[in-house]
Amino acid sequence: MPELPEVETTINGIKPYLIGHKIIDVKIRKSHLRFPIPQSINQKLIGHTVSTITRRAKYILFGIHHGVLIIHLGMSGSLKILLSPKTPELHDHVDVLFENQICLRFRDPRRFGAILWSDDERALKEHPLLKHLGIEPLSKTLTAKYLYQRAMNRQVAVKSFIMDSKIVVGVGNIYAAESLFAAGISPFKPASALSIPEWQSLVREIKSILKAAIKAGGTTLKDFIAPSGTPGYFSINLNVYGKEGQPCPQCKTKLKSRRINQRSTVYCEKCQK
DNA sequence: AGTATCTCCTGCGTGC
DNA sequence: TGCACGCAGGAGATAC
Repeated sequence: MPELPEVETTINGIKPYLIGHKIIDVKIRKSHLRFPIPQSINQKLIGHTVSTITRRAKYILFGIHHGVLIIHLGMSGSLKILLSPKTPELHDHVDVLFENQICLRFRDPRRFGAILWSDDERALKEHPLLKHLGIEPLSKTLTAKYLYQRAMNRQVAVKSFIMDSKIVVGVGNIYAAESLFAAGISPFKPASALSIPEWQSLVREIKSILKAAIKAGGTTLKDFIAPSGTPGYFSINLNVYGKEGQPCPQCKTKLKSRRINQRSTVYCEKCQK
């Protein structure tokens, strides 16, 4: 389930193999993803060179001179570099072949991912999937003051609020739970009820946990050219996510789990107020 | 406008 | 061993 650190790690992992190289073929075995892969994608890509690979929220953006290839990994997607041809397995839906013999393989068992094309790099901000996105969590624009102001009159649980991509992008279920625990804030607290110091603490934790996960992901870069491996959060120590019923790492109280907006939410009722 | 619910999909764990 | 079932989740779409 790629979260922002996994996306960041993916970009760092594939970049060295692809930048400056020309695409010579695209093989689509299954185009039915979250959205259909556009029919025109072959003609848009073949014969052109990847000049940049960047990220906006969890969207991976391949700058291809006359447009942008947009890839979202959904929750089970991955991108892998193959240094030599290898028979595709079930769920290996797309291969992008490069002149240097390298293959970029898109795999996505649950097919919540997406592969799209935008004709104009300058218009990317206006792309329907990107134009309503909130601020980047690791940028200086994410501040306690920003969240405090946006949270005025918002009664939703703070966990839902920080997972709202119109407010701030890249905070998925795992990191939302972890950062709220680290900040000692109840996930159920209405967003508008948080004080400035509470937002300060939460912002600090979101940034530091995301950064730690990205740093940990850096140690798993080899996975991008290995047959298996999922980089990212497996490498960092999770305190509450997936640990329902286990003792709180701080006070040893049994961790509880409740659903907030269809998402399982693990928390410590003693440490998080 | 804000909020909650539905939806896509497959793999895995559980209980019978 | 096999089946039915529930759950997991990113985020757009839809319905209040």
